[in-house]
Amino acid sequence: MGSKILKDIEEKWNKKWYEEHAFETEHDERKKYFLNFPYPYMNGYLHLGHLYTLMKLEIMARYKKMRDYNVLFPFSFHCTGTPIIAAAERIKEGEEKEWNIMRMMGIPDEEIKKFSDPVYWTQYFPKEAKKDLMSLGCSIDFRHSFITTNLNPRYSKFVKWQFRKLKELGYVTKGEHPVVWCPNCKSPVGDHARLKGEGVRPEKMFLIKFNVEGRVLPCATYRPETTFGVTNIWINPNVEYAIAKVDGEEWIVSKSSVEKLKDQKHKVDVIGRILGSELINKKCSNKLRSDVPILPAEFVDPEVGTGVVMSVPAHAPYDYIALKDLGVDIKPISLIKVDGFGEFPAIEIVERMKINNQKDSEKLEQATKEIYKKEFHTGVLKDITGKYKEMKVSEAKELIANDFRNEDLLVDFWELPEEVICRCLTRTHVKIVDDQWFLKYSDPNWKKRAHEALARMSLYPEVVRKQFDYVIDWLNDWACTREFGLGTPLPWDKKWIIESLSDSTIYMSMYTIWHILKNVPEELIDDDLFDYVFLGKGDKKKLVERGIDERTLDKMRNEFDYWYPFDLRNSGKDLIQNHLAFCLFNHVAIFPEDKWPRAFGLNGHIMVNGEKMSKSKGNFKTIRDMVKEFGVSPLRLSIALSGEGIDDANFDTELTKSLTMRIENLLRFLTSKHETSSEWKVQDEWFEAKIDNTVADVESAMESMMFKTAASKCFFDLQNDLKFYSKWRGTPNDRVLRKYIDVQTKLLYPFIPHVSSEVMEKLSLDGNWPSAKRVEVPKYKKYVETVMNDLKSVKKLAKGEHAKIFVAEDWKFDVIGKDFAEAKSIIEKHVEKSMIGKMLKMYKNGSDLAKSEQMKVLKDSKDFIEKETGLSVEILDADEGDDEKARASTPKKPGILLW
RNA sequence: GCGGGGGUGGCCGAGCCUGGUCAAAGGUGCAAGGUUGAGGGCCUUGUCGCUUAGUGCGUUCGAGGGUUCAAAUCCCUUCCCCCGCACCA
Repeated sequence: MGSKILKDIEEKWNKKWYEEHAFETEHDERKKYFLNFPYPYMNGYLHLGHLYTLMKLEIMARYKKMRDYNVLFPFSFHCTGTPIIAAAERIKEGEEKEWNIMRMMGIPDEEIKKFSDPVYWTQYFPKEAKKDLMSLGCSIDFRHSFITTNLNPRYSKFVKWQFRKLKELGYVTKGEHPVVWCPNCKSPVGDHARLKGEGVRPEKMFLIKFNVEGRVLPCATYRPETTFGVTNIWINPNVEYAIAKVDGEEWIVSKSSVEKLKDQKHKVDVIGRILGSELINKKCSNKLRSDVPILPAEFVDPEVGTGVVMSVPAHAPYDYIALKDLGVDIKPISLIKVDGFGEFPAIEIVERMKINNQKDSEKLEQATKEIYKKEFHTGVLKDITGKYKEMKVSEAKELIANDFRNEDLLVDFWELPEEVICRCLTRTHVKIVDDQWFLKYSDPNWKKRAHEALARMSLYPEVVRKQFDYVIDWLNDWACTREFGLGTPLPWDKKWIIESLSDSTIYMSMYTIWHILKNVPEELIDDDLFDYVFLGKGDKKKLVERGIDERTLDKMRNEFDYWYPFDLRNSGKDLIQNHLAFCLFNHVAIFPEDKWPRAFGLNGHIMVNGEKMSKSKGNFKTIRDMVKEFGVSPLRLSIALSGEGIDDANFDTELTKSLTMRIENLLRFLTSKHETSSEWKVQDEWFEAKIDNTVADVESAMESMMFKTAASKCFFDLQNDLKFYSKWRGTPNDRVLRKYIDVQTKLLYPFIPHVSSEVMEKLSLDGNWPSAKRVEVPKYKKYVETVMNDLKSVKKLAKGEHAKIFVAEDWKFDVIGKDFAEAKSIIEKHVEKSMIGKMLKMYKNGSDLAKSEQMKVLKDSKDFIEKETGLSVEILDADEGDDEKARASTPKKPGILLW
């Protein structure tokens, strides 16, 4: 839909801008402003979420341009990582769900087939995204666009350069890392490749060893400290267990845990099997507990942990209730003191929640969670724990685990808290990948520098700073390589692909030179070139000798030096704890301080009519659909009005629709001829001040990225002011009207540049931001409104066609500003005793306008008042009138007589 | 649990830092009137309650308490909601 008038204008200007290369720029004498967007992932069309974040930058770019900055706004497309490759795979397999996603995007089946090749995604979607961006008239210099992955060797070389640098600095190290692993596919299983268990992560457990007849029973637990309170061991009597040589010892474990142990760096050989029932009633022991009976329990799941569980009835509701069901008389052993509970918290909660038996698993889960939480965070260990007594559970846990590990009592074990099923229908488990590469974000020195960088940055909004500092401290080593996915191979260990957040941390520097680099022969691009261009290091002569044109080299170096660092990077708030934090870390590692980022902008998520946008709700909106539905200008303006700051924004479709007409009307007003007057009245004084203030308000809002405030002030408020002014003034003053048109057009330019450009062209306005002047707005409007309201309410209650308005007597104005006693004595001279109280109130209220101003305002507004109220009006000085209503006048409000 | 952000009139949302000009901007919704062939749009008015030939009163900004001449705004307590807690874009 949208509007034809606006559409024509939008198309006209889009065409003009891109044909004339209006947004292509290189360094010059002006101050520069370089802003960028975290490149969007190219597994679909750009959508409302992108648009919201994007508009922050687009508005800023347009604004800075008006303020005579040299503005660089590049845009690229992200293709590394697993989602594209996984989706391509699913298309290839003909998976219904994936095909439907593509169909919903409006892609015909013939075309969808082509998406079984991941490379096709990297060609198709960037191209389409660019179309969308251009339809919106974004002021992007597309000469700086690239796609990521090794399909783009120049980019890949850059990433390799970056990683070699990081390695030299000692920031890339090798280590272990748990992953969700499919034993059938023999690969890690990301969320996208799961039938069940999306979002489930490996959790660290512990195996506590007990000995039975020369064999080890490893009990899986999250709480090693509870070993002190073990009363028995649970074994499922109906399950066949494996006897296996594990790292030289004979262990009894469930069969499924054999594979887990193998994948978690243990040497495991199965040498026999044993029924659970054969173990029942035997006794086992370890250093801490002896003569511990093995008891049967059907709740023990052989798929979880090792299928061997230790029982701590004092603190584990399951264990207590199982013992109770079994009817065995075993005394629980208490080891944790916790507020609000007595000696045996598990027993208390079971009774309190009225849990009758093991089958009440829902309540048992809940009880277990509550007890665990409470004991972990507020519990204190009792004397029975020996040297750990009086310690908090939360502090002692790791310490105990370490000690137990050293005493050969405990072995680490990773487990999935819920079942995760691979797409191939296989149940997965945790594997320890042991030659994984990490970025050492845990390095204290590195963290310190990241904090320093943050401290000198601007953040929009400022409230995210605390969170950022917290994130920098919280970040741990990041597994930066993958075995699977699109991306750049790790230069020194080619079996690994660099993970897709790790290859995207300093690429904004590439923007500054991409338009040049893309024409440099690929074979000439190497680390030396990047060292020279980005760091000014190395020998330029050698590079030139090798065949790179010297001018090209200088140009790249100059462009980078001019544009970098970036002045603003804006993103959704979800990138704080990963991408943006990484960006900071990597910048401080590689670049000198004067190239560290200047500002981050963060925005919330955007909702549609108060609901989260989602494909399943059917309110998923792509940019192209929205452009079609609402038109470019209403869409742009509505997005700007939808929100600011870190809170979630709301895109209101009703508002957007109503904007179409409002923009059209405004356009018509701005470009039509108006009858004007050269006379200067109070109305003109008021409106001019109002315009000046609006410019000042909007400007300060723009500077701090408060675009909703800015848009609402310059679109709604300023037009409302004009509306009132027109009614009030009748024929507008020539100069003031021209000023309004000029300001209105320009302030709206960042939001609806097509419309503004059209007006500017028609009226030959310059394209500069108006100068802001903060002035005091005279209170004329408020005064007139007061008088009008009074007239109207009086008219409602009394009949009459004529009104006399009495501006208060001189002495009433005299009272204002005097001290209390003096005021009182003046009043006493003029009124009866009974009225003194009332008059003193008037003294307290004061007045915004002097008497002469009031007279002038009323005289200049006479036509307006008569028209609005339908009364014929006389304006009088109360000093010259003798009506009782003249006496009722105050400096705040004149007296009114209707007749 | 830790960290961050919030709770304002039918809804969205400004105000809170720097207390008074706040019954609280603006938008949207709703209602009435005008314009219009109808609808839409646009324009006007109303939209906490009471009262009234006007400038008045009461109750309201999650809840409770406090500071103050004065609190949506400051302090304390409490309840509730949202987001993040990673190896993933």
